[in-house]
Amino acid sequence: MPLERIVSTALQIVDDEGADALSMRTLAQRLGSGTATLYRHFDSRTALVAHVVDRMFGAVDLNGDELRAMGWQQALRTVAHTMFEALARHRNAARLMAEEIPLGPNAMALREHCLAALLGSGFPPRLAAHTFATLARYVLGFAIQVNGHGGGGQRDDAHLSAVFQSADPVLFPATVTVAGSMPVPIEDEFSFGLELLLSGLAHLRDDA
Amino acid sequence: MPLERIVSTALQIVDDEGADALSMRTLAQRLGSGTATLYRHFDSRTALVAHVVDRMFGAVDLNGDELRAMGWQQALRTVAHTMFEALARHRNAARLMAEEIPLGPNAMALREHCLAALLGSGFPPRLAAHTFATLARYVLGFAIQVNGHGGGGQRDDAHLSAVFQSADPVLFPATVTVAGSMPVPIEDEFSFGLELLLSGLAHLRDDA
DNA sequence: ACCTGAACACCGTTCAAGT
DNA sequence: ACCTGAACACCGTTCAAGT
Repeated sequence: MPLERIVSTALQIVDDEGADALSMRTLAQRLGSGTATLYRHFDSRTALVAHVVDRMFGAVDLNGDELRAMGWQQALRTVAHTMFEALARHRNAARLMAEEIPLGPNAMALREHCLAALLGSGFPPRLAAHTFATLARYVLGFAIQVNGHGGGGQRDDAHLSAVFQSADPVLFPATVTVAGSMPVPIEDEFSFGLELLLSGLAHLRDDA
Repeated sequence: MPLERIVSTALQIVDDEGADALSMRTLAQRLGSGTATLYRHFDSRTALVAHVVDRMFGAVDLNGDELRAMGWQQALRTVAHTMFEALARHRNAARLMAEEIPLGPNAMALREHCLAALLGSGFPPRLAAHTFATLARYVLGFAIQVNGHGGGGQRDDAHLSAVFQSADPVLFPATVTVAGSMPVPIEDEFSFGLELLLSGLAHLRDDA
């Protein structure tokens, strides 16, 4: 039983049926095996999940040299958007990352490429570390909160907008005023904040 | 059995023993009752969790008038830090928010005060909505990823730093270079990104 | 050596039966 | 009306027993 087959089957279950549907029993059954067999490949469910998470990062294949060539600002933009897309493509799986800082081989490679681009553009190590940490957590924080359509998650945006629109105008005048613009589509929200971060970084470097 | 007692007991369990320790059985037992009784007050575990989440937002008591008086930049800084502290105080509970946009009364009040301050400073409704959405998700994204010390979560920072320091210098030269600055303490990371966002917003308004 | 059925100690949720 | 024990259909994990 190849380890790779276990991991990709697990990711498929999460994609198709939601994060909660991934149980050791379901997975074993889909593989035509028993739960105990899985424990011969992974110490625990947590270890299995870590592999599934890193598999998602595998879809992010950024060329280190190209990244260095495009300048730090465009490099960060590219990394952020590519990461976000990779994680959003597996919306159900994203929340599996909530617990641990990803340390799998693919996550390590991504971090390396990004840090190299920053150092190459003259960022001091400390600033590079802060910048990557903030960017990564920004992307992960967004991806985690993207609600899958699978399990009984959040009501859809139309319903949510109605909730804000129908709030008591005496208690919530400002909320009602902006209700037409809420909720902000997650992609817009993501890009808006990302550009703010990049603009802030640019001015920070101009001042230095 | 007052509903308030159920919610505060539930939050206490999460604080003390981690999010996973909150089961309907454990909660019922702690209350000297049965699980079926809980279902007479809440439709499901999810509904209970929503109340626990809003209870955390209850600790964020910001005066709307004071907020409006301090200008949008300081107002956003205050809201973000106060929210972050309230959520970090219940690190184990923060991840309970991952699924849904908080809509409880305390969360609604917080949103209203913040939006009112932005509109009062001349933000157009759309920009106000985008700004609040981005800020809120930024804070929640951070708070969710703060790893509790309870359940068997991430290794501590010292161990994590050692992992980066001992990475292969041929494969990961940039990572090893900045290893001394990683991992970035979460509070520093939070403030760093928050100031970038505020700086970006300030320049966006200067241009307009 | 590698695999697995069956068990252990848990879950969320429901419902008939009690007061 | 309000509460609850016991059950149902699940979990993650382990281990003695099979091949």
